[in-house]
Amino acid sequence: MSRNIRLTAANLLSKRAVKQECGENVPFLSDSELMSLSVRELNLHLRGLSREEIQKLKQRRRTLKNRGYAASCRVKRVSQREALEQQKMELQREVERLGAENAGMRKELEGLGARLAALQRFARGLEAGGGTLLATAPRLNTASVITIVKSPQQPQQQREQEPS
Amino acid sequence: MSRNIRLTAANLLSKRAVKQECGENVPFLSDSELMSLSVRELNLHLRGLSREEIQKLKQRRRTLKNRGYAASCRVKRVSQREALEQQKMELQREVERLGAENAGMRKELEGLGARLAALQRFARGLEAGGGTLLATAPRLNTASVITIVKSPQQPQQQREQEPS
DNA sequence: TTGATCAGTGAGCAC
DNA sequence: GTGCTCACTGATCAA
Repeated sequence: MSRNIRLTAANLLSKRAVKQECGENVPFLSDSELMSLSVRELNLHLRGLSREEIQKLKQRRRTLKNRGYAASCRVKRVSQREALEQQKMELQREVERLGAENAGMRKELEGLGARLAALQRFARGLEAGGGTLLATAPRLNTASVITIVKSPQQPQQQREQEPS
Repeated sequence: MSRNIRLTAANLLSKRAVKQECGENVPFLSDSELMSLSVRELNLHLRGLSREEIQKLKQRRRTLKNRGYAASCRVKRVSQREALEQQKMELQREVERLGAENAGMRKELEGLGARLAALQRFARGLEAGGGTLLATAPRLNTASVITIVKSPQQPQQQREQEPS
């Protein structure tokens, strides 16, 4: 009997009772029964009823089903919106992550460039002869250089890189 | 008079005419008039009507307004969803852009590292004396060396690091 | 026939 | 009162 009405305090107080329409007869089929029965099963319950009553019952069945369809339509709408918002948040996190990674690499690249330039100047100076070292690369601060040697157990890296 | 009904062929054929309810009297106020008038203006048109008629008119006004509210509610829902989808696509493009930038920098970093290692080996060899280059560092795989140069514009970092 | 969706409707909330 | 949103309804379309 009870319709799936709004779950508000007002509804719980049954201030709302739309189209109750049980004024005439006690329905020999409850709403849930009428809704879930198959057409064939329903016909078994329809024996000995006037065409008009049968039509009314079928219409009620249709209405009840429509009520359910509308409900699932609303649920679907909400869950689609939530999924969209979820995807959006994930993308935002991804952008943030990539941005940070990007900034780190940019810094690394910058430092590497500076070191490369310094080393290059240093090497050129040595190449030209030890005596001219101070003249060609006098401002190389050795304290600003850290070197790390990776442990050599990585034979898969075979790229042969030529010094410029 | 005409309600804003579905723009389908069926509607255009006026197969649908819900609650037309103009059976009794010609309304002296059209729907659009009744809807847009302010309360004060409306009251001017309400002179000499029975309470019942006034209540009916006010209810019709409310219903007409509700119709509009429902329509704008639907429009709002749709535009919000569209905005969400738009934002999602923009974020996807951003992720793609950052990813590409990232890959490029990674490649650049890799090349620069290899180049730096080779140069470093070269410089070390020269430092030790040109003739002994192959003898002093012959088995150093240049690809296994990463060098990091601290950028010199950070005076707050005071740790004194000794060159190896 | 069934399921989904649309526009319209009244209930009810919030301002 | 006004505006919005909810659940429900019938109409309508598609499968």
